[in-house]
Amino acid sequence: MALGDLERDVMRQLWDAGEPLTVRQVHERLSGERGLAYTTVMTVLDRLAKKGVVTQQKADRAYRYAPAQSREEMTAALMLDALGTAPDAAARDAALAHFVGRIDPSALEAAIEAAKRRP
Amino acid sequence: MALGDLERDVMRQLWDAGEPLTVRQVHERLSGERGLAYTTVMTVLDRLAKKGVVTQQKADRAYRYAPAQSREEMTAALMLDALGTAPDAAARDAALAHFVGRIDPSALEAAIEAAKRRP
DNA sequence: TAGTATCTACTACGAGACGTCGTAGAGGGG
DNA sequence: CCCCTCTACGACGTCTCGTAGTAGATACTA
Repeated sequence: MALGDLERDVMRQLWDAGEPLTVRQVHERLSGERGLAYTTVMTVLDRLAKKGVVTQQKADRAYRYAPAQSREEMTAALMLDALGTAPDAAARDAALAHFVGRIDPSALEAAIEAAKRRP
Repeated sequence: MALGDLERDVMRQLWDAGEPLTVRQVHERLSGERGLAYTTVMTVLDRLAKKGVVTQQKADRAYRYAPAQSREEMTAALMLDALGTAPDAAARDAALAHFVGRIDPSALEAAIEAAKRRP
């Protein structure tokens, strides 16, 4: 599920916050960077919830929104989606080879180590 | 540059053909799977050319269309785009770790070997 | 209790991408 | 001279996304 620019900004606030946020809180944090109407932020959060990208829990009067997945999970899922556009296993293998050839080898090494430690 | 469904089908024909194709040839190959107007295929090829995803060379009367990149290159670029949506290096590292944890380890090994042989 | 602030729900609108196609016009072949 | 084939260009409906307003419910407050 690809996100738009504003949707990504909103998700960034939720991920950085580390706890569920209300519309108002997201709106305040975004107001530093861009001037948006309160309802704009609400609409975006609502759409993200309908997409299943965030969850909403009613707390007191206002909803609190939290990411449904961690940033790493979502980014990794996007990468898998991209890989999945290849039509068959052979094409995916070839694409994967190209991909690993294009990223920093030490970053890849570190990622493999991290993945091994954390399975 | 993400592609739509029809755009992807058209690209598949071009990649599978291995040589530049005319609109008519792409149209014929797609007609087996889906009934499309000739001009629909033409429009799609034109849009792909405007995006820079395919190149057009005038040969004789008709244009011949060829992919600007190999399928592996394009898929790998999409994956890099997805990785690039992470806001900083730390997030990218974490996402990469998640990604490598989610793909078949032997496929990853093979990809690393292939990338090493073909730098 | 009446007014004000806060929240959600619903609707809207413009831009851009995409699938889909039609028509107009140019140029070669019979 | 007519027809076939190609390209150029425009068009339309749908969907997504950024952006926001209004209406209605609920709660706080003077």
